[in-house]
Amino acid sequence: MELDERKLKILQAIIRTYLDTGEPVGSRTISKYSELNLSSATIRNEMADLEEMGYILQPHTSAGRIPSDKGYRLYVDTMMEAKESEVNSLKEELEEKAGRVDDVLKQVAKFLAANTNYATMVSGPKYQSKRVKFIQITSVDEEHLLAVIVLDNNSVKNQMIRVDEAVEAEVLLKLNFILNTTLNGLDVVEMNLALIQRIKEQMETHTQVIDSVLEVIGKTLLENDDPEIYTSGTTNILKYPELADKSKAAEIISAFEDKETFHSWLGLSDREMGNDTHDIQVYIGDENNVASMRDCSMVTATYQIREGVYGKIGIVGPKRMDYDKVVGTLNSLMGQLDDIFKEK
Amino acid sequence: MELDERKLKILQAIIRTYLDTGEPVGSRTISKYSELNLSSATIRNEMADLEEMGYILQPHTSAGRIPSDKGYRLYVDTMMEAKESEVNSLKEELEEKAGRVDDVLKQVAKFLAANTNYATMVSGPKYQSKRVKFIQITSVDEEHLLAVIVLDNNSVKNQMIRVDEAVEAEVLLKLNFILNTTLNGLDVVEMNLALIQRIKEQMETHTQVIDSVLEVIGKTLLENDDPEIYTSGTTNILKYPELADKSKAAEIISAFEDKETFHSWLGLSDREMGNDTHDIQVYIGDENNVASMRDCSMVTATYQIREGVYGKIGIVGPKRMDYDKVVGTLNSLMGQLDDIFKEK
DNA sequence: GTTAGCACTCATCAGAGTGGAGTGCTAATT
DNA sequence: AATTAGCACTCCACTCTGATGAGTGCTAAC
Repeated sequence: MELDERKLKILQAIIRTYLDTGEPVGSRTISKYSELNLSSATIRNEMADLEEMGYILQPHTSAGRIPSDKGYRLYVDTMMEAKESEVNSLKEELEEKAGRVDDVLKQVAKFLAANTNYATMVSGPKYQSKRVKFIQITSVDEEHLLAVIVLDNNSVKNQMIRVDEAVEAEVLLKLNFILNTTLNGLDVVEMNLALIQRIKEQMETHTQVIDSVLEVIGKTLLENDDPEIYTSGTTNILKYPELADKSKAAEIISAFEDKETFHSWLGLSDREMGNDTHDIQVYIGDENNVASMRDCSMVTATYQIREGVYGKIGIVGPKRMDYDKVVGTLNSLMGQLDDIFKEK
Repeated sequence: MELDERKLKILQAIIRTYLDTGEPVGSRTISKYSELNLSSATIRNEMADLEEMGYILQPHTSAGRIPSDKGYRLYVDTMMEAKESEVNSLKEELEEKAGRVDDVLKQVAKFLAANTNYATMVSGPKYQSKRVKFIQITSVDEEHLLAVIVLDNNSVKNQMIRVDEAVEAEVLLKLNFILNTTLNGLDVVEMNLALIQRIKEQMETHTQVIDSVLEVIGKTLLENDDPEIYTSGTTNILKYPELADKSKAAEIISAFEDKETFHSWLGLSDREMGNDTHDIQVYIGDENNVASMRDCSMVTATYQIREGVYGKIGIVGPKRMDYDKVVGTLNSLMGQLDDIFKEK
């Protein structure tokens, strides 16, 4: 059986109507759908075909049809018309409070949730490499040294080090010099025993201090810095009857609360990144690789703060989410985010 | 009318039973309650009195009674017997991953949620004063200075500063000396124009750099550092039918998501702190000053990391939460937390 | 003061009946 | 050959009903 133009039109009509109403749509409804002047009986025959082909389902005999995942997929791939929705207000809102990047992202999550009525998730930017650019050890008071480490992405880490007795200024000076010349440009895995031995030899004395210092450097570099994840509007899930079932809703909302769920998912996209578009993707039902979202759809987009520093935005809703609007909103938003980050 | 011993016993029996079952308890149930050998008719009379006094309510005629807020309050104040519950497993769990303080707190939130089946919230420690202990400006590369500021609570802040041209080492040396001598021990409000003018005069040149540096220092000190708030188990709310109503549940869960709700509430406790106990408090229904929690009870405790550095733990559940267990668990937990923080 | 007994109230549940939306099939129409 | 009208049928959703049972308040007896 072939998916001719008429079938496509009918399928589209079914999906559009279902997205609107959330209720199974019957043949008569479609028959009245202006464009195609067909009787309900004809539609019924076509619907039977569409069902056989797997694009639509019947919740039970004598009910209307609803789109299947396959149907949604076809819709998203070929029939969607992204609505150019306006997100002007966002920019204004942001300009005011535009503090640090994470403030912006928090706002974005909130804004999207409020505007779409779905649950949203925004990951903080993910930096890739972790090479040391600059290290400095300073004496803060008699008992504390402060280690400051700047990485090549200009992110800064610091850590207090407790010492038993004050360390003299010239020792620190020497230590700093050695650390910087030896470790500069290195990744944590490149800091091997040989290097460490060399540092110790050069310093001759104060091995205890050096030990703590090196330990701190290692720890700091290894420190997991999974990007922060900001969520908003998770309770919007409860607005959609097909998800509001207690156990389902709990599962989904928990996934948002326990943000680690998203880390695995964020990791995946590392390799597929690259094309310069904002890379908007739609995952329908089982296409989500997070099990608890099997009854949802998720639309994601990738934003870029600068070369090599990117993050993700995700919108989660029922399968019958308004894809056109969501994709439109994201599209428009991404443009604005680009502007905002360019200014910084 | 007086609240004699028998009435108290009956009230206690009603509340205990209701906490257990969650269903209105009738006179016959209480009559069978071993200790007091009274017929249901007698109980009924007493119940009528208790209702008149406002300790219990009838959801509708011909239903059993449920405790009123006033009843719960009486129970919590005078009849509760904190169960010494074991939270040994926590300590073990923590020892392993005992990384930074915030990791510990995150774990605590999770642990409590899992163990109590209520929603939990743990605020990060709140530092009180914000005096500068140490400032250092360093040159990272040609275009970037790095400002590191250590506060008197040993927390460290840092911020990159972009400059147009490299700043020479001796200038930085001088700047650091001046900044430290001038600003040391000061609060942000004490850094007035006169001081700033003095710094500028001493430096003579490089006013532009100084301007940015001072701006950064000011911003950094003012930066809101409302403590982080970790939540867990918010979806537990859905387990309690009296809260699982969609709009109620959404309100409560949103409050947890939008953590700012708790900030106002955390602030309040500033003044009432001080007694050396762990200060466990129970807020029932309308006693919560967060409106969205009017149908919940919340049990809070205060932990202390060290002198003057404390945070809060909150457990939110239905009014018929198991106060005995929750208070017991918190009590035991607080002891363990003390140990853990002492080690650090 | 306590209790047994009784009439009464009200929520909950199961079953029956109804209406409506929608289908699939067949026969008639174009 | 494709389309349509018509009809019997299915199934959900809703309402109404009566039965059940838990629980009460009151009265009169103990």
